[in-house]
Amino acid sequence: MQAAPPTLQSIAAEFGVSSATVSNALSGKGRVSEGLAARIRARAEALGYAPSLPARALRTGRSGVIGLVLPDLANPLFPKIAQAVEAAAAREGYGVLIADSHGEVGAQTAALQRLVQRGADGIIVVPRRGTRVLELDVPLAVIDTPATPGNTVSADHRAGGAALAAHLLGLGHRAFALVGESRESSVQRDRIGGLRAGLPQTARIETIWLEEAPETDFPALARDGITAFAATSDLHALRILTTLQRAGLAIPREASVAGFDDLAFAAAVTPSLTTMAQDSDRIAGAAVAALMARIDGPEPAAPPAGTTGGSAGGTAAETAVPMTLIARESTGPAPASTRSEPRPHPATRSQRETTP
Amino acid sequence: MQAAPPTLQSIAAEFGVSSATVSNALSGKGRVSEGLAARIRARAEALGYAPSLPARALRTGRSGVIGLVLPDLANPLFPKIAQAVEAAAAREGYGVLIADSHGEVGAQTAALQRLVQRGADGIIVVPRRGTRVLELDVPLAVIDTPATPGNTVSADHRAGGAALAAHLLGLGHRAFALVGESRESSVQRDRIGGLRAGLPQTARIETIWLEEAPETDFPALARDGITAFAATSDLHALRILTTLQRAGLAIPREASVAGFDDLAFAAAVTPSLTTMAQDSDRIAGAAVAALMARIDGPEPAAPPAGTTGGSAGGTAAETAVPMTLIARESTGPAPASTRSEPRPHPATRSQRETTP
DNA sequence: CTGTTAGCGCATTCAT
DNA sequence: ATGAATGCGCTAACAG
Repeated sequence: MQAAPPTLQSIAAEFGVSSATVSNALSGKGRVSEGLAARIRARAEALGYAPSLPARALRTGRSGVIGLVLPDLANPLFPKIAQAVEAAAAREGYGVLIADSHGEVGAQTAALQRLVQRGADGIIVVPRRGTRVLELDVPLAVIDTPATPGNTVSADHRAGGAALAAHLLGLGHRAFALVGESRESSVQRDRIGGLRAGLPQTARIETIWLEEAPETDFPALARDGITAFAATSDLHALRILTTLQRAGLAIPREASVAGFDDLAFAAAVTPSLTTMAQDSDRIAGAAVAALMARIDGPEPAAPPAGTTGGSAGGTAAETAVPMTLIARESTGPAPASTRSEPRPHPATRSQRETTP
Repeated sequence: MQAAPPTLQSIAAEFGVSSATVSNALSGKGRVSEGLAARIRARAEALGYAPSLPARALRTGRSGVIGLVLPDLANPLFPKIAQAVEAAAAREGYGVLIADSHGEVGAQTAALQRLVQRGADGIIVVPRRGTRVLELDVPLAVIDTPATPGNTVSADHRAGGAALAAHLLGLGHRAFALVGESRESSVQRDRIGGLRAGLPQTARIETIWLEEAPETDFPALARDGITAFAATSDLHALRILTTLQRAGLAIPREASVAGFDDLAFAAAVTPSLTTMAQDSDRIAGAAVAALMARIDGPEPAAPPAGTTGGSAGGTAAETAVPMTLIARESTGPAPASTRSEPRPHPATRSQRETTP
């Protein structure tokens, strides 16, 4: 039989005052005589009084909880986001309720509604591939890509792709395989798009969507002259890396491999994986900040006149957070001469002559 | 300006009755005339009425939320647990509030208290290495190892280790490196312990704790005659696998490598990683079930007389969930002859003769 | 200035 | 058998 936890009422009774007085004393809001206030605070402290958040929620209409909806909790990228969101939310005194949309739009909608019903003050959603989340009666922050309408904040996947391209280019590579999983994912499209944009017209570029070509023979590509492999996820980069390695290619001497997201294993493999990392902390921080602003602000539903839709919102938060290259061992200078030199690619040739 | 959501009161007003009547009609508890009840239900349905969970929480003292405390959200094992817990909880109509203890005991305690304050009806905690969680005024389920006092449910890490040992043994291996990160982790100790227990006295066994020997030279071990490497985590197994591979050893022809947990990348690498998987769904399900039982049950605080502490609890839930071997490509038959045959190990010799 | 009354939305008593 | 008070713990709007 555990003792009932102290409440404002129980403390008030001890002092022969009303619970409201105790509330005021503790919050410093309504004025209470300093002497009484001090004694009340001392007593509350001694009792280990902690306000009942559910009761406060009922009264104020604010639960102090935000929801986090993810497309797939099993996704290895999730930990970083979850951790960053949890930390940012905790810093603001908020709790985090998670929900898994299992990659389905229906489940995503259902999850959102469940969170709303639970009283979430705001929701952060990482939408399923290319899904647009419906408007809701609750502040929403969307983490997807800058290109997505309604996106609140996200990594600048496109610029990240371009930066990775530059890295590879600087290493002397001129023949690339760009590997993604699904075209449906706007994140992946942006990354591949950025990669392409960062590569010169003259470069040889093979784009591979694993969903469509799951049996791609990477060693064969390497033998065919591709020297740099860039995948939209470290998971695929790892697959490529180990596959090439097993086929007898030395990484990075004979081929370079790079991925995205700096997943947990990226630093653990040999050779360690070069990758473009997103600043999850900053993204989560911005998402939470945007939520806070929309929760506190009276939310002028109508965007300020004269703005053409788009990123018009209450608070103009930063939208695209730069990614940072983590250059490790899996990328290195392009092989001096393409060993077997098969089907010499014209573009590659001319490029090479201008780049000693 | 969004319309105020319907409440019991607002619906009651439409019918000129009291909110309690509507509550009864919808819940079917207190009796209401069937005709009225039906009309009320219809109206509620039409309005899309959803009870305010915060209000219900205040009234009933039950929030419909459970907490999930993890030692490190960034741990790659986390997604599986989180997903399984979320699914199991959702099935029971519960929400899941997450908290990261950052591997610190202080933070772990703080996280627990925050969750309690938020009104969590129960908490599932995966304790920090070897930490014992303090008793609390809220039902707790601990996922650690069967050996830990207070453990509610967990994978049978020891048996898992033994099973992995048997697998390797069956493949003809007689010289093993057992690789863990930290002795402080009871999970890791159990896995290593199970591994050792499953190996014959005659086998050669090197146990390596990476925390103490971070610079361990695995290829050197292989050259020294070790043919099987078993790590307590896929992350370390991956490190070993790629390191050996890079040093020119063919896996599994010249050495076998296995890990634990079937992390996301285990199937993606080449060769794919043999691993002992825990049944996260079952573990999470059991943890949630145990919580539900303790929440619903009046919780007889005193254990039934005549029981010597230990696993005595309200509901005797299943404690140790078997792990399952996922044999993939990274393990194979031991090399027929230890190539360099350095310092011929007597034990290994004699063993080998009895096992053609 | 100090402190109290009122009521958030619900479910559970209790009186008809 | 039906339905109307009551109060969970808190704070925002009031009265002393």
